[in-house]
Amino acid sequence: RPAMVPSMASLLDGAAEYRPELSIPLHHAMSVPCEASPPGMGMSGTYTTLTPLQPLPPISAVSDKFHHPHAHPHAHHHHHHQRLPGSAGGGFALMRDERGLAAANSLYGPYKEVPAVGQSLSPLGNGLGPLPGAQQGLHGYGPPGHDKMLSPNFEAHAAMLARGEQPLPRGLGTPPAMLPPLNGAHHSAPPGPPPPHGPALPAGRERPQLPDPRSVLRPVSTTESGGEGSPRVPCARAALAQPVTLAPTVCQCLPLWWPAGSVGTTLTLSLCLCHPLPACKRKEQEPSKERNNSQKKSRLVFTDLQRRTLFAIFKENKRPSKEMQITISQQLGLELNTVSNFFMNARRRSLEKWQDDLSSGGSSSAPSTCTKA
DNA sequence: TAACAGTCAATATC
DNA sequence: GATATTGACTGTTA
Repeated sequence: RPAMVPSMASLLDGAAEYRPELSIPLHHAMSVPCEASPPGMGMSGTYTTLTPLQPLPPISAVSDKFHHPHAHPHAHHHHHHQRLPGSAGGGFALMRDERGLAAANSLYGPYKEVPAVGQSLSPLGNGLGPLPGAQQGLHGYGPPGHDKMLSPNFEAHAAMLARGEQPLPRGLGTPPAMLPPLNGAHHSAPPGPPPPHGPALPAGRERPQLPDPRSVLRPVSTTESGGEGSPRVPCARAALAQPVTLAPTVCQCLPLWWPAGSVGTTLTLSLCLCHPLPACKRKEQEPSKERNNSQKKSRLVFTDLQRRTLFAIFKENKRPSKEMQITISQQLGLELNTVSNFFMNARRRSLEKWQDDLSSGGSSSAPSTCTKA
């Protein structure tokens, strides 16, 4: 799918842009700090080797991996609808936390506040600098605040992507923290019908010969001990000084099973075989109160990976098909409604930003990536 | 049924 | 504590 290449590259950069200091050109194997500090471990970091972009197995293969208990006997087999399978036993864990960035680089972020993205950024190398001392790794969430200034608006993203710029990583004042498994996003997601095993690949869509994902996607055990047959790589500990070969990223998977006709999407989803953490900052629900008063609902907070992924996809396709949304939801461990809501809100809010900007005499041209429906 | 606008409210930020 | 952000809900429309 040649036509996809450019957008893929863009997405790669684009996704990375959401967390400049995490920019990871997947075109080349390289190392990036991977912080994942299990509780009690204090600060730590790992340098994780990213694998170059490469074709991935068909979704069916991936799904199988996720869905088949046999693949990971020790994995809890979740039947939760739209959950990224393997949540317990074979889940992926994100390399770092990017919560701050999430907020910062929100699609809906201040349109005008487009501080020179690179101004206070340091080269990727810096990213490898002093390990985030920051204690934040512990909970997998970076320090609040600072990233805000990085917040490029949606159009800025597009512009940057168009230029093929690679956002420069900022200094590691902000400690990266391991992100939770994608599939653990919802703490309280209601069980749903059995998840579809991904959209059927349209006939005629050829797939390259691909390596067995299972040979690359090493499952992450939720337990410290790790399941047998699960060569988990402890990100925060032993791997501290030991490069870890990353599993293919989700982005690498996408193009292969992406529904035909959809815009190819490659995302900079750096998956790290780390310890899973709670997926999101969903507040612990207090059963006592919760049960009584017509449930105080807690709002889901996307993990940065989820957010970046969604944004990256959104950049390419404002209106993903149902099938694609389902696929996205499965891959991100989100509910279909959540994905749907995201795109709905994104469309609306990106447009609002645009309109606001125009009405306020904004000089920026209409965002190329934001098309009025 | 999907998309949308309006809105609420949890959460984050300052 | 005020404000901003943002995920999700509701009602309407095509």
